[in-house]
Amino acid sequence: MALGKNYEGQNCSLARALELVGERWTLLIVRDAFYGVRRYGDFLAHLDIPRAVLADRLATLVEANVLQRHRYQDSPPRDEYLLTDRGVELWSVIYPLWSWSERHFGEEEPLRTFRHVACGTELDPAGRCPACGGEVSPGDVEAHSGPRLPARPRRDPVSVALRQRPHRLLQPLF
Amino acid sequence: MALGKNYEGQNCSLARALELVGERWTLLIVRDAFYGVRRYGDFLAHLDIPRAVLADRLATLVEANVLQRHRYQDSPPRDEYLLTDRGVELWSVIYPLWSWSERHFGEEEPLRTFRHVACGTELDPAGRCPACGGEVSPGDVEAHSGPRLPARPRRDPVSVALRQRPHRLLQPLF
DNA sequence: AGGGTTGGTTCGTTGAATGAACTGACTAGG
DNA sequence: CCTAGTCAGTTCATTCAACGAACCAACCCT
Repeated sequence: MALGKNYEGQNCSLARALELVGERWTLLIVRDAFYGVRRYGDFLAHLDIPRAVLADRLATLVEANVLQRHRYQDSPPRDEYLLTDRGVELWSVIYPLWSWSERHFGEEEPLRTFRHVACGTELDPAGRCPACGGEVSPGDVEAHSGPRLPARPRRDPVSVALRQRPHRLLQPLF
Repeated sequence: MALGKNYEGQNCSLARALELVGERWTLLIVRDAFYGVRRYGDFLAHLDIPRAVLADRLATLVEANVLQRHRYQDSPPRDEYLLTDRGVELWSVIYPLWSWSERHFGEEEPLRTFRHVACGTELDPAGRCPACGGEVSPGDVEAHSGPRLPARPRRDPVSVALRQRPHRLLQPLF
């Protein structure tokens, strides 16, 4: 399972985008960043991704200014990976893709819902709030677990935290 | 360059979606289907994709009911690949990704614009029409070439046709 | 000094993408 | 009828990325 990088000569912004976020694992890393995952070890445990691939993707995303690396303690030196504005704007891609998959391949009951934090209403397929009638920025979205439970629930700390309580996107998970 | 297929155990619709449309080349094939590309040979010439990979992706997309295979002549037998409703709904993923890339990595002048066919207004980043104020289905979108021209323009028939005149999405290119 | 945690890097193996060659069904032209 | 050409693939050897286990380095705590 590999996803290549170059779609040169396509003269197309979509191809350019896919060279960056179309690589295997990349969009799941960004999804986790929306969930508030920030540390290498947490991405690793939540994604079951090979360590070398994770390091490579994080470096690529930082270089593309989708993530920024931020030193949050000095001793021992520890960095966290945060979404930049450019990264946050990927919500308009990630949510519709999630929603498309949920509509077409999901069970009747979803494993997760995304709700407008101001009113608790589930987002529509375009990511807007049907009650308030407008766009909802990801910072105003809360991820709720259930109603359905996964057949084989994951036991890594990220999955556990997300199952335990609703979580506002972009806020740190721990 | 390879993109793997399985993200098992993720308990996430996004991962499920990426197993299908996250494979290398797949989203570019779907993009071409929106442009009205329908035949194996045209996908091949427009994408510079290895023949075996194209055949594999088309079969996968047909099996997932994103594309449908339609016999359009009997002698010699020829099939075309058309977007299903499920495939058409991917517009809500493809356009925002194109738009994100255009905003963040594009030049001042784009190579292409997408306009609401009813009023000629360029779509906003969410894919809505700022003039009419509502959602625009891909069948009501026209792809316009320019204002900028590509540095090294492609000469395959699909690229030429798309440069020559505005083209309504989902309509056959030839 | 020893053991644990975190965040990587290294490297041999596996598997997918690549691209050139080949195939088979059919048509068109001479 | 024979030959050339088109279209839509399949086959196969090579290349390259993903995988995953092992290793490493910095730092902490006791």
